[in-house]
Amino acid sequence: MIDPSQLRQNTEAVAANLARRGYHLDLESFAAMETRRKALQVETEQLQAKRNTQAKAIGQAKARGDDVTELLEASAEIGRSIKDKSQALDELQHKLDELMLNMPNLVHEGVPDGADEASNVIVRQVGTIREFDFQPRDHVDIGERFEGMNFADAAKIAGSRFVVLAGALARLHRALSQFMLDMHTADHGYREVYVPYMVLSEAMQGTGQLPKFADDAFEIQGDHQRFLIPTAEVPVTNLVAGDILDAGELPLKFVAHTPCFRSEAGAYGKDTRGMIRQHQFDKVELVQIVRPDQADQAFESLTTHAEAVLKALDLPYQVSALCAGDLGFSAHRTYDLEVWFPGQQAYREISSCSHFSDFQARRMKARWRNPETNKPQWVHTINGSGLAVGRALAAVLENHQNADGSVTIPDPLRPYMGGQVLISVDG
RNA sequence: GGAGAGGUGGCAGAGCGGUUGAAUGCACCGGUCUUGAAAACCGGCAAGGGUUAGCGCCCUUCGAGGGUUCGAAUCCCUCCCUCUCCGCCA
Repeated sequence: MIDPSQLRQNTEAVAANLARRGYHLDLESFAAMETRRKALQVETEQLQAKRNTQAKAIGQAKARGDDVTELLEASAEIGRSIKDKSQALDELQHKLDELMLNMPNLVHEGVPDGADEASNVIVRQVGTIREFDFQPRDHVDIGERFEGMNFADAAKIAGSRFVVLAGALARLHRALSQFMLDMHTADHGYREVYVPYMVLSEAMQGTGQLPKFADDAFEIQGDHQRFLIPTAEVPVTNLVAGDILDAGELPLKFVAHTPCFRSEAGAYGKDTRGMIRQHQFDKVELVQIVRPDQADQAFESLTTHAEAVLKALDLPYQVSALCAGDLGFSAHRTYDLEVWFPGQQAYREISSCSHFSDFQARRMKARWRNPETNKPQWVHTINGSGLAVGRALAAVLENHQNADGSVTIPDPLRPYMGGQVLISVDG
């Protein structure tokens, strides 16, 4: 949620900012609602004040033993007026809340202009794209030759967009997530957390997946409204929901390895081959809860933490700054990390690192106490994948494949593979 | 699943239906004292919203949502959560 008072006071500036990302704010209808809200609120509160003083007077009169029948009647009348007014106010407030909850975050000033991904700006490219002296296969071909990647079995038991991994590939998948967790906890100072894989709608609303994107998530049947997490961002960021944190506790840095579930509604026909776009995938997620004045720097450093994984695995990648029109709903600014897939001859997203400013904090009511003012202020939240495990597996297979069909296991993963150096058809 | 207890400010913990937004303690902030620190003492200190140039004034909030009442932290109903005991169990 963006700052409501900023929206009221600088409506035009806010509208102009949101227009950068393609969101149209109807200034006139907003102004009309606001004027009416203000009037209703003032009237309601005046009535409430009247009722309160009356009630107090009745109490005092009764204590003296005076007759209070007249006072009682007058109060009852006020009570009825309050009911009418506050009902009207509630309805209007509800509409305004809905508007606010469906309004995306403001765009950071450093974000490039543009309507869609075509305008994203490549910030840097790291690593060298390998020259193959043979025709590189894509990860599906490689995986199926090992009999370690099976989409047909997955479809049989779960439908399309799932995968079954087996043998060395299943282990490599596990090795990747273990390696990432160990790196982020040992080298980058994150605290590992294990979290629920399903969450209440409040949590989804806190990070911005609801109310707008209900179709993207899987909802659980049951007496509670729960959702399978589309990313660990939801449970992990919401760890601080409702809290007022001490300045000394910040920054909080969490890392979690979880499965993620996405319905991929509207993605029919996109990336139907392979492990790139699945209903279920594993991800190691980095989350930071920081002071506002440290957010920009934390965002940069979190991005480098995700990049460190790609470097360690010797995977060529590029960092792309998303343009205003390509930003996610909650994001203030975002870097995508895109890894090179030789099988596709293309860079594909493997991590998305975002700075949410106080947008999620407002929704979650997550604050910290600023020692300078001694007042609670909204925290800033930042997160990024470090990395998507399934895509990382695919990238390793494609980038480190050999002419004979085998795959060389990157050095840092070998300890997690029992020392194994090569995955080949023979085992 | 059965039985009981409870959810109050950053934390702990009081609170006869009527100056209780809430005692007290801790924490925190300011001050006195001290070479400095600690201790002691004095003072301040909930959040959100409205209104105001500002001082201030007003409204809402005591797990959530309903209800009773002129008036609810306090009474009633529903739900959620926590704790203890028993049962069951990965």
